[in-house]
Amino acid sequence: MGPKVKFTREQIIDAAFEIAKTEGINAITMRKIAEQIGSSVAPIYVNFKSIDELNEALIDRIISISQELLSEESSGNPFYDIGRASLRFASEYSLIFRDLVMTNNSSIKVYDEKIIPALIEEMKKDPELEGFSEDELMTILFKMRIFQLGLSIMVANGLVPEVYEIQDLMDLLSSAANDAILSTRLSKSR
Amino acid sequence: MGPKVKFTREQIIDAAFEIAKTEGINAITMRKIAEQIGSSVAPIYVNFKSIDELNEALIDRIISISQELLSEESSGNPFYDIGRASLRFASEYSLIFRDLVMTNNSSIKVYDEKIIPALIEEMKKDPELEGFSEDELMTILFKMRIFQLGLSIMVANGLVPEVYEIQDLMDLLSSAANDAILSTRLSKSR
DNA sequence: TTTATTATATAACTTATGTTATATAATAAA
DNA sequence: TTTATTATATAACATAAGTTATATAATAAA
Repeated sequence: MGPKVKFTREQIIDAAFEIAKTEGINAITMRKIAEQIGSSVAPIYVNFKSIDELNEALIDRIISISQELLSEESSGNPFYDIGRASLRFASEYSLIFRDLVMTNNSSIKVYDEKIIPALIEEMKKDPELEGFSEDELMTILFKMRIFQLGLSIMVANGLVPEVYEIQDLMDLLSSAANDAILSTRLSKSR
Repeated sequence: MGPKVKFTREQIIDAAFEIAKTEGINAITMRKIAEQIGSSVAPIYVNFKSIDELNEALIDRIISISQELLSEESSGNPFYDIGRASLRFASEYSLIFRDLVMTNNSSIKVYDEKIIPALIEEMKKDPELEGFSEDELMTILFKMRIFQLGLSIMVANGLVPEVYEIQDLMDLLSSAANDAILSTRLSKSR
């Protein structure tokens, strides 16, 4: 029929992601994407009805990349894996991470809320966490999530001293988790 | 000489702050400010050379409001006061708080770095923190800052269950601080 | 080979926004 | 009262961005 396709949907999303990574999500424009892939804006409008639709596809891409990062972790401890994946994402894609935190993205919120019950179930299986009530586990998890979010943002904002390697950050995360567990246990025995 | 001034610099900054509070800093435009105060854009350009200059003035205003919030706290414990002021700011001006976290504002960073040595000095005076090395104090402070940032962002993003009052959040903050102190002390005695 | 299809390029249109030039009118000084 | 000054309003200009209409040219089918 017509001429060969030179610019695919994937290529376009790739370009959008690249711009988001280096300049932030808000810096994405149709013309910039076109320039990035060496085309005009026409192929973009063939693949996406509007920039909103393109942004949705970008969010999907971001989620899938973050899940890829998570799948690369396999310590067996879901908290450790999630924490490490989050820190890596915040470090490697700091602008995107900040944009997501800032926009308070609803897909992220939904994802968040879905994962919490699963994590509580994980915690119940953990021998180290034996003897805690559901409420206590919730509090421990909440504290860990708060600490992880704070640390990830510090990483994304370059507020962590340069001497800290990712392993140091993981140690810090573990340490905060242990702090919470230890003090909860102590308050029980008292 | 000319006619009476009807629109002052203060009024303009007020309007900009109001827009920032309700729609976010990025939603501020010259025309919107003008509409807010019931003028044309002319008075704004008499008071500010450009929108950049106006934004600087807005940042100053934001800093002064956050310091006002801090000055309203007077528990005597600087960590408590800072923590509470930060949570109140995140709750009352959530959009602005998020914008500041996202933009990774340099004035904020400078302010942050200036306050840390002062806090360490405070910590040295605290009887509860007696016997810790400077490094240990730094680690405890770092953990507290991480937790406080994470919690503030959760508040700003509406991720904290509605049942939590500000006092509950303060308890959580204290609890996290105590977790860090307690476990540092235990690791010493071991 | 001719023709219909369609991917792409180009340029224009639209809207939003920062900025500026000019006009108007209120006020104080002469 | 007249005049110079200047705060304000208005409208235009410039630029950036999303979007769309039209032209071009590459490809497959007839």
